[in-house]
Amino acid sequence: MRSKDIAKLVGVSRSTVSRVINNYPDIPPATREKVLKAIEEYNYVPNVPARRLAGMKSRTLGLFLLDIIEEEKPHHLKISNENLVYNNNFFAAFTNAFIDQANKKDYYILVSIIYNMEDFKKAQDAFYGKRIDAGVFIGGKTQEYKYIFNVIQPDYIIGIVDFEPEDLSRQKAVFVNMNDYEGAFKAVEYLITLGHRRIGIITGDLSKGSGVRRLRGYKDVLSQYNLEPDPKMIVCGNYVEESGFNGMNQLLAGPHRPTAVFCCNDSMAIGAYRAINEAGLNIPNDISLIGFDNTQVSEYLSPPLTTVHVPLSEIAVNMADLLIESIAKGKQVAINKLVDTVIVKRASCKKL
Amino acid sequence: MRSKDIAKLVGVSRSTVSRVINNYPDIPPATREKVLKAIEEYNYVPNVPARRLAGMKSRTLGLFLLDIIEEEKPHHLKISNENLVYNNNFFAAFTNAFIDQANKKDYYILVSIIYNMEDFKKAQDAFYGKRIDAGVFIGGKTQEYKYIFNVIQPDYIIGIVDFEPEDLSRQKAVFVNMNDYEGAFKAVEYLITLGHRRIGIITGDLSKGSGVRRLRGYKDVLSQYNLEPDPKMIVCGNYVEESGFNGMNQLLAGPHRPTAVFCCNDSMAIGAYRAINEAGLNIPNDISLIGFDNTQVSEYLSPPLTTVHVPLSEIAVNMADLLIESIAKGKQVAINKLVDTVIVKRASCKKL
DNA sequence: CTGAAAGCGCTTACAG
DNA sequence: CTGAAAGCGCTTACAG
Repeated sequence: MRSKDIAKLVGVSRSTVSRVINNYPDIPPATREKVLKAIEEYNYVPNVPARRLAGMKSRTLGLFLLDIIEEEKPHHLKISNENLVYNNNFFAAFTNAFIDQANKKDYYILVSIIYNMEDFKKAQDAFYGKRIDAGVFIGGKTQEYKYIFNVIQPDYIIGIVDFEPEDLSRQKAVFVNMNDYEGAFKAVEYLITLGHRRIGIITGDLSKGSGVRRLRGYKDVLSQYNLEPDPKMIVCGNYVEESGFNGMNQLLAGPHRPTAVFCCNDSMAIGAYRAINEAGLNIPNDISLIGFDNTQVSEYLSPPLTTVHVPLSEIAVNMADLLIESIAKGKQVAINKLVDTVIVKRASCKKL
Repeated sequence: MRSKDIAKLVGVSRSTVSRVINNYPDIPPATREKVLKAIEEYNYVPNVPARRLAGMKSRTLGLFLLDIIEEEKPHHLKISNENLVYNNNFFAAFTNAFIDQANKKDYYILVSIIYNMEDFKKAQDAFYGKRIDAGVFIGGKTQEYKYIFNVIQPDYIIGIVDFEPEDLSRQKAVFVNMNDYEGAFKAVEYLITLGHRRIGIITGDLSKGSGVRRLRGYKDVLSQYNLEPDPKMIVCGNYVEESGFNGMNQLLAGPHRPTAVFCCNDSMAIGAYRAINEAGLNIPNDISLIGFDNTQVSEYLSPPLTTVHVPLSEIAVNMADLLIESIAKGKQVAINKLVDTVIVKRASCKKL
């Protein structure tokens, strides 16, 4: 079924059929209805590639999930597929809301996972091959994000989550970030409010913007409350459970262990739980713990984890809207939007 | 940059450029290389819609996630986006592996979420508008799946997860199912092996194929071991946490409570944990529990949940391969493929 | 081995 | 208000 067939059926030209489909004014209601009826009856759907070729947009947004592990082989070469990026609730919440919001505005979503620098070719092909009208990148490290500007020409519309542009006039894109700094600040401030003075941190991946900003929040709140920083209280993690386990063991090993620890994400907090349990200590009686992300699991830990909720769906909705706005305007909207976090108080923190 | 530009640059015709791109034989290596070099140098990517229009495939697979709630408003009208289908690890693991496998074979993925019967229009549009070469549906109830055959003409290639066709010669599609029956059978058999005789079940959604098959496995193993079935031991759930909570309360309320319960998925097991804790009982000392799905959370419950692992990535890989095979052959492969489960033993079951 | 040309199914100035 | 026609960027018989 082509527009030509509908035209013949109704007794008008393809031009008229096209005008009805595209809501041109000045079509007499009677004609419009006849055409619409035939379209309905025969389940006619215009050929999208043909429309695209004739100059229309494809109404598709790209979603590129970065899951680049430098030191190792790409994830998908591992034996098990079960622990990939997608199992990470962090992505799932964003992905879901992004698809949803785009669908509402009549856009489709093309998803790809980028496992290594070479895979950026997939994103480039999607843009350059005119599969998508715009695309968003999420999950990358600062260096990886910078690379995007080399791979994707500035005449394509892009969005990035978790990257703070140095110069919005040069790095043009829709940037939507969660307010990591404020979230970390509030998290540690909460521990201080509970009476904690010796507060440790297991940092996130410091090659990601969020890792750096959360650490900065931690440092700043301590200095604001005149608590002297102790380098022994700062251990480096990388957002992975194992690094939380190791980090907590390191914090527990010292002669003067912290009474509370800020884990820069929930996965590391899970590792920290394990370390604390294995050391025969109790949460929150011996040590209080606060996480970041409010992943699904955090609520089911025992005790349930106090954590910083990241409104990923809000980030996703903003991102979809701003990308679609860019497409409508025909030019990249350049903006750096910040979304606030909120603390979810559960049982893993104790008042001293 | 169009093929015409590359042609001019190299000094050949567009036909030749096209032949190089499409790996035609009989191109002299020198010509091939010159063309390839220009393509590389100018980052030329052929216009996908134009290729599609000229008769090639779009190399895109549709992924339709069904999340239809009959009684209520569609999920996305709720205030919070956080608990949608995508947060469900069940989907996430499939989705990830499916994207991954398709990407490996040089296919892109178009995802949409279907919240109500009207949303099937999104899937229809994707097929009829030639956005995709094939598409898979997951997460639906038996009735919803049947509707697909009305909405999508049989000349399009489709796949369905969790639907047992009545007649493969009439309902042509790639069906990949986990072996729910065998999984349930093994789960309950394991409880019997541990010495349990009075075994309850909180069923899944019985409007889904998996719900029916898991219940059947439960019944059959009991009869095979000559344990008389007790209708009081069978309570209906719907795969949602709350129904596990209610179901367990119902099982605990009776005069003669079960020593073990088979929860037909992990979400309901979580609800059951809560009911048991609130009743002041202990898992596994007072009651043993086994789940189904092996979701990420199951491992972090206390005690960690014994459950049936569903190899979703294997299902996804099979589905992607069979869909792509269908596309290559130019006709729907009709097959009903079963994937086996495996029990993951953790601390929630006790030997009597 | 290779170019000129038709054709894929649309949209949209253009002319009336 | 509406039709004929050009053009979007490819691929692929066709002819040589």
